[in-house]
Amino acid sequence: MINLKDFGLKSTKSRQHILDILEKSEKPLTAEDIYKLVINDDLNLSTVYRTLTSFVEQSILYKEIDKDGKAVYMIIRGEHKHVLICTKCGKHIYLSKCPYKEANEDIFNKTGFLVENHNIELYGLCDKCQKKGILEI
Amino acid sequence: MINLKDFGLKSTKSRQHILDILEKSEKPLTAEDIYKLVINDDLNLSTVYRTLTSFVEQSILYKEIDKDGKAVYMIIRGEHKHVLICTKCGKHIYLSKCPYKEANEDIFNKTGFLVENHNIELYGLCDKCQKKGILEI
DNA sequence: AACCTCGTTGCAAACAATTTGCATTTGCAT
DNA sequence: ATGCAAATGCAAATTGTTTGCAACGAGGTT
Repeated sequence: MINLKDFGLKSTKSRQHILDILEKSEKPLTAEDIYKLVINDDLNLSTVYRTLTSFVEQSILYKEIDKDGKAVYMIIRGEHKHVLICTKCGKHIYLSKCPYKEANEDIFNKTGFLVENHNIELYGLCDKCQKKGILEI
Repeated sequence: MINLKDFGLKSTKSRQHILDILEKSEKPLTAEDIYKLVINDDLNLSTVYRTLTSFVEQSILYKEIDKDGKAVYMIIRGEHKHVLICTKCGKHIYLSKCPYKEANEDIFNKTGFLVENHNIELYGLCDKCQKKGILEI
């Protein structure tokens, strides 16, 4: 179960509904697909797009382009190995690629030590919380 | 040098120009790219799209969708091993995938004979020429 | 609980890439 | 040269997606 607050996003009925649909779907869905699946609480198609965009920004979803040029979205499953955690708002920023790949290769070249596996959590301030800090001065 | 007539397409200045650009380009191009590269004889953007579509239908070009959802086109280089040739209009239909892959595996399983390589030309009637035949009765 | 603020939403309009209808032109087989 | 089907230009339609703006609502503060 994903908690939207962990990602710095307000929890609204629309977002929960969209998230729910994506969690239950085993295949990638288009914005239109999701829009059609949300029947009871009627929400706007642009809301679907905006929600999907922010979910992708928070690495809750993958976005891909299908053969017809349409965007499809799917939940990112499995554990993340590289996480940036904001110490102010608690937002989690998951990295899809290891930012230390080259550094690790460098370590190997210089020391002979081979980094075989790692889990990294970096604590700091996200972009928004950095800005808030400045304004509060 | 590709001869458009071999593909059942009329040879026009616009098409030759577009084909020329694609043959000279080593990277995939969008319709817009091509449109901008054709400066002297000004042709319409919709003509570019229609030309690209028929080139893809005739397997002269590959079409792919890039990360932004835009279509890019590139010349298919290298020899084709599977060709359908219309005995009426001479149109060549190149197949990108071998339609006999499974049949060949079946041959191996049943006879032990391994089909290692093949070039296949199939002669027949293309869809349009089939329709023409019916109308002429 | 009432209030405030900022993020979120609906709506309509804007956009970008691509397609289509139709009248006109052109290639090319006869 | 002539005729017909295919190809083109133009403008308008379509499709998928984004955006501006006013109204709304979640969640922290009093």
